[in-house]
Order: sequence, then C-alpha cells, then structure tokens
Amino acid sequence: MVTMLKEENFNDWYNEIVEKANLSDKRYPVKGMNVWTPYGWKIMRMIDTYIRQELDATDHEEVCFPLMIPETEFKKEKDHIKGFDSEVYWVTHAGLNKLDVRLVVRPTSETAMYPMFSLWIRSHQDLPLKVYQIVNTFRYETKQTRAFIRVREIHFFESHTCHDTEEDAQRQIDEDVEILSKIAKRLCLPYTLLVRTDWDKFPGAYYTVGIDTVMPNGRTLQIGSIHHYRTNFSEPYNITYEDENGEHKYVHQTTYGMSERLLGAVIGVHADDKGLVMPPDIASFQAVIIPILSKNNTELVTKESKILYEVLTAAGLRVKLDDRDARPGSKYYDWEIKGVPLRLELGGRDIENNVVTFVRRDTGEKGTIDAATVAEGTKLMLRVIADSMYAKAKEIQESHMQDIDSMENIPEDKILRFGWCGCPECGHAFEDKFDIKILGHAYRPEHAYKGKCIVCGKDTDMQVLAAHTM
RNA sequence: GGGCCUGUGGGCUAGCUUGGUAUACUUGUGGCUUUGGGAGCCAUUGACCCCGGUUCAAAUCCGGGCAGGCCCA
Repeated sequence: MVTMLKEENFNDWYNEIVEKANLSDKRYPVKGMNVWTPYGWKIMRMIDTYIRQELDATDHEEVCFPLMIPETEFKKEKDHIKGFDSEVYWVTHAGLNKLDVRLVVRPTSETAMYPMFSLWIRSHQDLPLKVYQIVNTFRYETKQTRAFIRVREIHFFESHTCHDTEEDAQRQIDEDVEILSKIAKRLCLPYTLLVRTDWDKFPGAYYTVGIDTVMPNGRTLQIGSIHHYRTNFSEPYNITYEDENGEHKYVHQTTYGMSERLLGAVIGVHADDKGLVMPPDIASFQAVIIPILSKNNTELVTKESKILYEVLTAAGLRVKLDDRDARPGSKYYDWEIKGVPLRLELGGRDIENNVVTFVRRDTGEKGTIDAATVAEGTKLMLRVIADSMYAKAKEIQESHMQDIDSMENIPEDKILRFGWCGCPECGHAFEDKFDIKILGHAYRPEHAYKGKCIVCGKDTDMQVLAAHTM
C-alpha cells in the first residue's frame, strides 16, 4: 500500500512510488548510482525503443563512443570545461601507476566525439553528419540525489549533428522538436520549449532550448535540451569541410539530449496515491489478466484465461497472465502499484456472458468488453486511456500557469509568465529576489507579445516563464 | 557550499537515555485451505552499515568513514 499522499508530500510520495513499484533499487552503496530493476529497465528500454525509432527514421545513425576522454581533448573548449570541471569524475591512476594524461569520465560526449568528427568530415558531401548514442554518463552532482531525477550515473540519449550552414543546423533543431513531440506523445507528457537565458545555457552553446514539464507540486522538471552550437566547438576541435569552391569552412553543430528523467517525469505527472500509472505505449504490460477461480470452475477459467492471453498477445499487445496462487484482491493491489493501464478479469460470470471485465488504472472505471472482439476492444480502451492521461496532464500544466504584471504578491507553486526586457541585471534581480529561475522565452511563440519588463518597466516584446525547479 | 536528522532480517519497526538475553508486523519458503478488492491455520529461513576506541562486556557510549533523508545558500 502507498502511505504517502501526492498532494500533501510530493517528495516522500515520489520515493515511495519508485520503491513500491520496484522501478529502481536505491540500496546500491554508491550515492546517486542506482540499480535498474527488471521492471524499471523494461520501461526505460521501451522509451529508448521509441527514441531509436524516431532518430533512425530521420537519418540519424547510432554510434557508441568510449567512456573516457583525455584531459587534453576535454579542455579544448573553454566555456565547456568551465561548466563541467566541478562535476566530472577523473581517472588518475591505472593500476599502481599515475597517468601522464588524466582521463575524464564523460559527463556528455562532445569532447569525445568531436576529435573524431574532425577526422570523419572532409567534404560537404559528408554533411550533414547525424549520429546519436544511448549510453551512461557521469556527473558528480552535489545536490540531493533522487531516483531518475538527479543521479550521478545517467542513462543518457544524445544526438550530435554537423551541418554546412547555420540555416541547416537550425532546420535540424526544428526536426528535433518534431521528434520530441512524437516521443512525448508516447509518454502522455505535455512540455514547454523555452530558449534559456544566456547565463543558463549549456556551456559552449550559442543558444539552448530547455524542455520542461510541470510537476504537480508546481515545480518544473527539465526533461531534455536542444542546443545550437554554431561553430563554438568546431573551431577548437577543427571540424572543417571543403565546400564546392574548394574553401575550408567550420561546420555548424547541434545536439539534443534526454535522459531517464523522462521516466521521472512520467512518475511525477501520472502516478497517484495508489501507485504508478503507466502510459500504455511504454507500459511493460499493457494489460494484466486476473483469472477469477472458484472451486467448481478452476479448469474452465484457467483454460479460457490462457486463450485470452494468447489472443491478445497474438494481436501485438503486451499482456501478463497473473496465475499466481493468490486471492484476486491482492493481485489487484500489486498491479495497481505497478501501474498496468488495464486490468482484465475473467471469471465464471464473464464466460457465461461472453465478456471480459475491465478496470482502467487511470480512472478506476469498470466495464466489460465483448469477448468476440476482445483484441480490438482492448486496443481501443488503451487508446482512450492514453488520450485521457495526456488531457489530464495538460490540464494540470495549464492550471499552474499564471500571468503576473508586478513584483508584488507573487503566487507560490505557479509557473509565472511576464514581460522581461532581456537585460541580465533585471533578470538576476528577479531571480534573486524570489529565488526562482527564469526558464526562458518561448521557442515558438504562439502569438506576438507587447508588454513591459516586470523589473524596470521598459517596453518589451519578450515574454518569459519562471518557476521553481525540481 | 553550510546546517540538521537517520542507519537493527528482503521491507517496516521495538530496544539505545540507564551497556549484559534483539521485539512486533510484513515478506519469503513448505503444507492444508480459499479465490469478483489485501482470507485463515500450521511449520520455517532470515538482522544490529563499516573501521577504530572505551569496557569484563557495545545495537546501545565516543571518534572517523560510507550511505540515506530533510532544511538553507
């Protein structure tokens, strides 16, 4: 049973869900490094599958670079090293010997990949270069660690692209945005795309688009980011191509990164006081079949349950037949904690009436599906569940948005929306006064804005969002 | 970065102040029985975070480490 309430105590509730649903085992004896349990890993792999699917479909190629980066390469881009040197792990020894050149354990792979890109790319015919990898990266987080949300060993997806022009790099970022929308749909997650402030962009980037989602406690969680590097890395790493006229030019680069925080966001947004609620597309099991046996029909119900399992599996659904020797009620609790989207019960009454009883995990709604068309009926129900999960999450996100026009009476636990002139002085003044972070301005504004800077009162056409972050 | 709290079977927990025999529940295992929201009975496995100190004696007191949680910058 889940004892913590999401509304009252989000942090404790989150920890309890992760533990009770058995997504991750935090007992591994290194801080911030947790064990992926079979149930959690299956879900993460499902998310990775969709990432691969979308990246492959847009002509990205999967690669796998080494974990370690020599200090000499790591140091080439000055802002980048400055942004990371307080949180990288160093390998200083090999056996008993001290290394002449220390090795960095990758916090991200720019500095591992780019020396190789410089060898791989020679002509404009080699462009665009679009690669990605899904690997673990390491950051020595100093803040409180938290399963999936702030860890030191990160399950990370990163794509890296090189282009001949800045415009082509810009097109890549728009493609990344499209890819994101497809993946987020699978997770039933709404999000915002905000161009980060200059002091908050990725170390070495020209600009950064943060991907944020709103947690029910009113804090935002960054679930990914997209960066435009221009030639900030290609210059120090000497990644050049020869154009049609025989001239040598620096490539324009972009990156796109997301992590297991996607799973953290799914938990935070969708789970409830009974446990996890999995979006159907990434659920390890989309439906669980619970046979309801009684003394005189054990054989019949067991047989029919197996047939149901086979019919649904053959239709491409991920199904679990729970034939453990336990009471049905105890099985209900087990699968509710694990968040299986749909529970299918099959007992003597159902067989007589040619139906299967279903219970939705997201709403608790109960009903029956016609046994003759059970595969179609189940698929339809899963689609309804996904749509309604997304709609509910979207509603929560919007209920947290609030426009403000003065620095008085700032509401707690809201995502604030207001005008900003763009100057760092006003930005820092706002952030420091309320201990809140300016997340940035819309990457694709829905409409033009005319207003005044909330700090200095100057006219401005830039509207920004600000919030407490997880 | 600074401060506070905690660490006992797989999970949760009593015991710690006042040093001596480790408690309950849950889970696991085997069996009987039962099955439309956590059934019951019997049997049974399983623990004091690590290192050092004080002591005849340490889960308990002291120091350090590691890990977890919370608050503040």
